[in-house]
Amino acid sequence: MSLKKIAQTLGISVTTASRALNDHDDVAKDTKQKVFKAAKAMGYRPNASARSLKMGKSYVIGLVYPFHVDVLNDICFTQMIDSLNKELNQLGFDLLLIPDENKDEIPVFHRLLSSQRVDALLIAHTFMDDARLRYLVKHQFPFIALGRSNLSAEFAWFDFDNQQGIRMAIDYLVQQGHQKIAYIGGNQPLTFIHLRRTGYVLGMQSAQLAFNDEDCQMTEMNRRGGYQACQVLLTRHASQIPTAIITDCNMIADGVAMALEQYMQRNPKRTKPVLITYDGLPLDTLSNYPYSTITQSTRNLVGKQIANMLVQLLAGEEIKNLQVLWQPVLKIHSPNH
Amino acid sequence: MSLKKIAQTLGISVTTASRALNDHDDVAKDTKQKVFKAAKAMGYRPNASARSLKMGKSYVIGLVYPFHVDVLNDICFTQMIDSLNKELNQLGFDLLLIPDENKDEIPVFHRLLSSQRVDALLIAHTFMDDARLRYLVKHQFPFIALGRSNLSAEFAWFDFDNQQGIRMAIDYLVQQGHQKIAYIGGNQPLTFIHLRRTGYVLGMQSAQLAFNDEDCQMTEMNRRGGYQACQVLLTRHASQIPTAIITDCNMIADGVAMALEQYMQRNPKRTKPVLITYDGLPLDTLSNYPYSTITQSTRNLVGKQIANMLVQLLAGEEIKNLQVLWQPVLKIHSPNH
DNA sequence: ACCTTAATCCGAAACGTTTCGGATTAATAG
DNA sequence: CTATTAATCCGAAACGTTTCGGATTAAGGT
Repeated sequence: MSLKKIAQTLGISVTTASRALNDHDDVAKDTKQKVFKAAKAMGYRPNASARSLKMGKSYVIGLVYPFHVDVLNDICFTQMIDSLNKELNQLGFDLLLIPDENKDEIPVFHRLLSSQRVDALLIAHTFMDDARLRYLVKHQFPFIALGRSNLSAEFAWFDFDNQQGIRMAIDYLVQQGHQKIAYIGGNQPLTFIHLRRTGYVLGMQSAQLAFNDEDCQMTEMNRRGGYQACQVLLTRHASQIPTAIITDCNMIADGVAMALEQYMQRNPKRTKPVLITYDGLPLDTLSNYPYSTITQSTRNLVGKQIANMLVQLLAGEEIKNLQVLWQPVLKIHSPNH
Repeated sequence: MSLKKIAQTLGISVTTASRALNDHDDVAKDTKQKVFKAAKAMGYRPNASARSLKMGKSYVIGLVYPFHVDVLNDICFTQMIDSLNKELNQLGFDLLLIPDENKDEIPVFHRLLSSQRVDALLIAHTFMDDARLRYLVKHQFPFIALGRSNLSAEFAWFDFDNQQGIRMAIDYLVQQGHQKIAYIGGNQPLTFIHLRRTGYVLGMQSAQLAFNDEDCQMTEMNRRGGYQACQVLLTRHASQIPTAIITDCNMIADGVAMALEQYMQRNPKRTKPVLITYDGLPLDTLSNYPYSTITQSTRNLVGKQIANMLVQLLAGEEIKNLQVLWQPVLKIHSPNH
């Protein structure tokens, strides 16, 4: 199943076989047909190593991300990978997953770069202060960050407007007459966490609402973290209990929803706090608490977008054209549904 | 940063440079030293494509698994991948993750095989009737299955003795005087689910306990599935409620634990059902319900074992020596801890 | 009949590595 | 001093692909 064999059985040269399969226009149509048919019949696929060697491209994209349960639990992330993987496959690329932390040592993906095993990297879950991005910029390696960072140098990134998403939620709540709006977010220095919290702070300011440190909880980025943080909010004097709670992500939200549900069971007479969560609730949530959602409706468009950006990056597109910010959408829960 | 450059700057031949870096014994010691130092200084790594082409090996292992939230939520699976990845990296291999379903069409990984981009595959989460394994056996491609299957042909696999694990739990419960032991497991045709349930059925038989269809629930493999299935068990007449419940996996167990907790809150006088779960509870569980665990204590030994098996497989070891069954361990919860 | 052009093909080189077989030198044995 | 051996090195070929430059043939125009 090498080109040579195909060429031999067809009585043509290796050159012609190659050019036929790559659909060049100096090959006769019926020759092409013959070659295509033979290749299919013999189950031929170009040897990836040989092709890479000659082309100077590996056709592999590395996806770097911190390998934490907290991250993998996030359905938005896994859905995004899945759609991205499918898009890249269609473009002839494969996705190499690279667990790596944001540490200030030589990154794990160093090997992959210097052995030219990947053409470009995707860095998922960026940190505000991200050693990996610094490393890549310094070594001039092509990459796209999924999320922004506070790096001074320019780099390619795709992100959602997290800050704006939270502000939309606050604007809506204010418009509904809420005064006491609390926020529960993750406690890791990830960019999206930072920006969402910033959205909360700025949103409260511009609505001229009192900002209170205790109303802005930072907690573990999972179910338990959300549950515990929400307990803190709910065990105050009744007059101090927020009328609305916004959360950072769906995992935290699940714990919050559970805490709220139990709270309402204990205190059925009290007003039900409104819950707005980023990216909904996990699919297998046990709660029935009503909630509204800040989200990006069509998740697999993200995969397509990032795949396109990668192609552009590898084609030498300028960095400043590879900084894409998408707007989130606020979906309000209407009780009659 | 190619071998040629190193050879040029050192005034030696490419051959010698190569043989030095690969630590052959017909290179003078101080030459080796020089080459090593130069390679390090210039940040040299052999070009993966060139190396693969010449060696006829890609040094990439593909990991095939169904890309479902239910699967990725399983901390045992993600921990295993993580440790496996680290082991393989140390052996000079990279791990290419390949989401693929168990469908009867040409598998997604077909491309990877015919283009020789991977040296071998790992198939995680095997099904009793697994089209992917059939395909690989038919095409004589080297692979290791993580889990067994009902394939007639011989193939390499690593597995835990799932059946025995459940039987250990039942034996323990019987010894403690339990008569009414229920089981809650997943509803997908995965091998490990099948074997664990078989363990339940056989265990009950050999203990001469009445086997009751309603005591053996099959449900969604997640939190909600476990919760709902457990509700079914708990809403019977009090005399029919099981005194012990065994679950299939940690995700289901989390829902079960939650249901049991709520049940005991509603009926504090009743006897507390004993809970035994395969692989513990998720790290971020909200429940405090006591439980015992069937598990394999040292999870990262698994990665090492599988990495070793892969090396043997690629070295041409016989299939029958590559069928490894590990025994699980029953860890009993002792209340004074 | 001759020149031009288009269509189609092919040989050979190249990508960066490893390795076979041999070459050179120095040390040792006779 | 010569033959043998060990230690060290190197040229060239090879892996499978793509592509440059040119070659061959046929068709079209005068």
